[in-house]
Amino acid sequence: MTIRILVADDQELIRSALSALLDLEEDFEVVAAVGSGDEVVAAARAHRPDVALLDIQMPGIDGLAVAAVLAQEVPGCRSLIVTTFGRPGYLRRAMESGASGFVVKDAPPEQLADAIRRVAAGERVVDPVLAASALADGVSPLTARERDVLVAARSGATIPEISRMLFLSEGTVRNYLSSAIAKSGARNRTEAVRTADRQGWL
Amino acid sequence: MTIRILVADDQELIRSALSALLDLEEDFEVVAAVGSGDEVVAAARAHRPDVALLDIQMPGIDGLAVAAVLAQEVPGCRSLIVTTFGRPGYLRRAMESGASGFVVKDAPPEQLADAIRRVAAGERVVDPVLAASALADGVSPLTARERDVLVAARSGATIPEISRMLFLSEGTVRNYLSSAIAKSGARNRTEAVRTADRQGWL
DNA sequence: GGCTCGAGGTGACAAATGTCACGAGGAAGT
DNA sequence: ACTTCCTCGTGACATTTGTCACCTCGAGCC
Repeated sequence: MTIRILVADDQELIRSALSALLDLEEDFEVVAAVGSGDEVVAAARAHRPDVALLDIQMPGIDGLAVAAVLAQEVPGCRSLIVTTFGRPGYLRRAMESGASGFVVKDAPPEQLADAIRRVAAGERVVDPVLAASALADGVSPLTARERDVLVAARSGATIPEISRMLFLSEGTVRNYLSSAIAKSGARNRTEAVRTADRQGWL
Repeated sequence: MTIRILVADDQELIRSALSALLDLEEDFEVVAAVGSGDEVVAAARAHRPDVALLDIQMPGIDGLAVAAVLAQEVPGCRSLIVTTFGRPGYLRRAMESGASGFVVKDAPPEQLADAIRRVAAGERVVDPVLAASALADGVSPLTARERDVLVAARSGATIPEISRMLFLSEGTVRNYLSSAIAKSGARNRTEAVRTADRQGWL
């Protein structure tokens, strides 16, 4: 019995290449390939895939959010996150969003095929190394506001700009930034953004 | 007559997928696939490909540097840069390094196939949109030192740290940073790093 | 009711950052 | 020889950050 697959990735070349790779397997059939998060649900309804391969960074809705929607709306279709960055926070959020698996793009192709078959069979598949660090690092220590401020700071905005963006007083922004810096163990704004980003906290 | 291809990309899944995609074409044959810049030259010597697909971001030597070496050492093999980021500075450096073509990863697969055939035939292939912005934005306005300082600042280093890394006085670092900020039209360090990075100046 | 914690705020202060003016050399072009 | 440009430096200065103490208010918990 063949496994029906949907591929979602914003880079067309990668999307096509991934489809070509998967089509080499006898028991796989790529039934749809889309380039943005918004198209996934409609395509899943139309083509009824067993497994949806979702990239995280996509225009429109990101892969993690898509997984959540898919779990609700198209219960027959399980989600497998396939991403470049093996960030602990991503893995955690993926599993909380109702995804069934998580594979990084530098894994060997057999591992992807294996993950697809296991996800299709109802198993949950995660990279053991990643799972360990996700458990070790724990959840993001940042509060919602601290996160907001860091996200705003990521683009190089100054405190007055951030305060206008979030409708907060400048003092409050400074306080949130200060505690975010402390919590991420950084020594300034830039470093805090970097480490939080790497952990998948943003 | 078949075109012999070498694929270099650090992500194994992408490497394999790309190989699978290219092998679908009758006139293509993927003769080697490597995951780091250092392996490319040896593999090219061993397998004598007509075209080398090179990603820019790779462990070891990056794709742009590999193209330069390849042009010298393995003249029969032309380089085609295949990258995620269509940064004007990358395109410029690629062509100056002796690469024969430049394709972004969100191009359709036919465009890659077309580019490979034309590069193999001795043509030079560039994305016209990218070429336009590369010409419009011109070369990086940064001097070597300004660039160094921005690169060091990218990781969130403070001025004392940067000065130690580059063996410069703190005042000098501040001056370079200041002029780099001015030249990139930014309003602080973080913004300068962002825009310079996006232009491919770092 | 008391406790904790997050959201939001103020004010003060030290440290880091960004700007400017102004030097001295050295390489490279004309 | 002259000019231009980059490198590297100093010192002064205003602005921006980051830190801290301390405040209110509301939600949630025991």
